[in-house]
Amino acid sequence: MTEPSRTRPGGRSARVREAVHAAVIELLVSGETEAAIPRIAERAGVNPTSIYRRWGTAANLILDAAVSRLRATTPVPDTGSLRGDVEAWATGVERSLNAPDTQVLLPALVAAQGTDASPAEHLLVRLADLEQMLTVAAERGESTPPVEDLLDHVLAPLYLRALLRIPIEPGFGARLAARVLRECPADPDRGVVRGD
Amino acid sequence: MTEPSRTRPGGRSARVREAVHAAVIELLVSGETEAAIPRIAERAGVNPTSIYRRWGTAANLILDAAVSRLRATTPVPDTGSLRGDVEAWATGVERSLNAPDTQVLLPALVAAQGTDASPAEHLLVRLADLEQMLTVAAERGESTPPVEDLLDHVLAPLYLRALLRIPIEPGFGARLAARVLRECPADPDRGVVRGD
DNA sequence: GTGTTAAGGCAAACATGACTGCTTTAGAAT
DNA sequence: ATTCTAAAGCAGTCATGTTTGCCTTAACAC
Repeated sequence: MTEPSRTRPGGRSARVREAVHAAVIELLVSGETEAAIPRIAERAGVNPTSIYRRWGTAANLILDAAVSRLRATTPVPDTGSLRGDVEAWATGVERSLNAPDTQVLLPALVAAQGTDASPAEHLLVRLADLEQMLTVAAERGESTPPVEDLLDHVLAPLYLRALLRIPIEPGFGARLAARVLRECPADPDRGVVRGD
Repeated sequence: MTEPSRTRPGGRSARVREAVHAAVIELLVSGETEAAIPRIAERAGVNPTSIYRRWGTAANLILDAAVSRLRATTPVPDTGSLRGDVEAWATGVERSLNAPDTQVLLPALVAAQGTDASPAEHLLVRLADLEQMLTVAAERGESTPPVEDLLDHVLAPLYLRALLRIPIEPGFGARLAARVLRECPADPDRGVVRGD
């Protein structure tokens, strides 16, 4: 029985995966827009065939690398107050957008998405985390803005700048956070007072 | 004298340019993420060499095509009132983001930007137009939000959705416009009362 | 340890993209 | 009409990415 585990995630496999991810990112950061597979392989100390067999195309690889790297950044904070959480989160996003890795991965992610209308996996994960943060605040009795507001009025301005390579001045994230909090309390779409 | 015009924009040259632009866009729309130059050339009924000599790389070509196509969409409206202008503009942007061309060109534009931190040319043009719109409103005596607000709280949410392939529900643009207008009047950064 | 077998490496074949020198075409100026 | 020449076309060369069959390595199970 016990279906003898068809896959082998441990050891070498994981090592190669890591090395390749690192190599792609390094290449992208160093301005290699094309990011040809043979180059990546060389840099990772891996045979090109391995990459072709595992990821198939460069787009797939980049997508995988980007998602898995971006997932690691900016965990959702828990400061005890909604204001604190949102500001800390926004500041965290801002900081991460100043890292060269992110600056190059975000556009790459956008570019690598096929025409297939798949709302970026990466974003969905973030949204779920934010939901969680707001829910906790609501349970504390605070009235919170809808997640969409955080998406539209905090994340969007920050991401747009990152994607279009417009520099982000320090404190911009915090300002956006404050603004969202300032205007939403009048519209408690969740929290104790809820009504619709 | 008269420096016998070193360039020849008329006739054939322009025709080729148009054909090539159209071909790239068609290919991108049809899901050809790679958009290899020979393919484009074939589709445009043009010799690959012509493309190599004129644009050099696919990235350059895509950038050129995207900018020149995007420039043509969404002219700045003039309805007589700030509210009308902003809403019309936002609605226009929303509509343009629903066109397949734009949906594919915007990501392509982001992707094609080199690592060189050049704030998208395309965006700069738009910003100038918006400035103009606001200035006219201000001269009418209306108090207007700063351009950045339009960028951050109307354009950014719309663009983010387009870039990440999240569907935009009808009326979203108008709602964003209304929201920006609702909250800004308290902060007349220009308009009749303005100084500096 | 031993056996099994994903996953990686290797090398040769294959396909396709990129570049170069030269010729031809067709705007623009006279 | 004639001339001049930027820009396009063509063909051949070169370089590089992609694929494939076969062999080797090293996780995992026992």
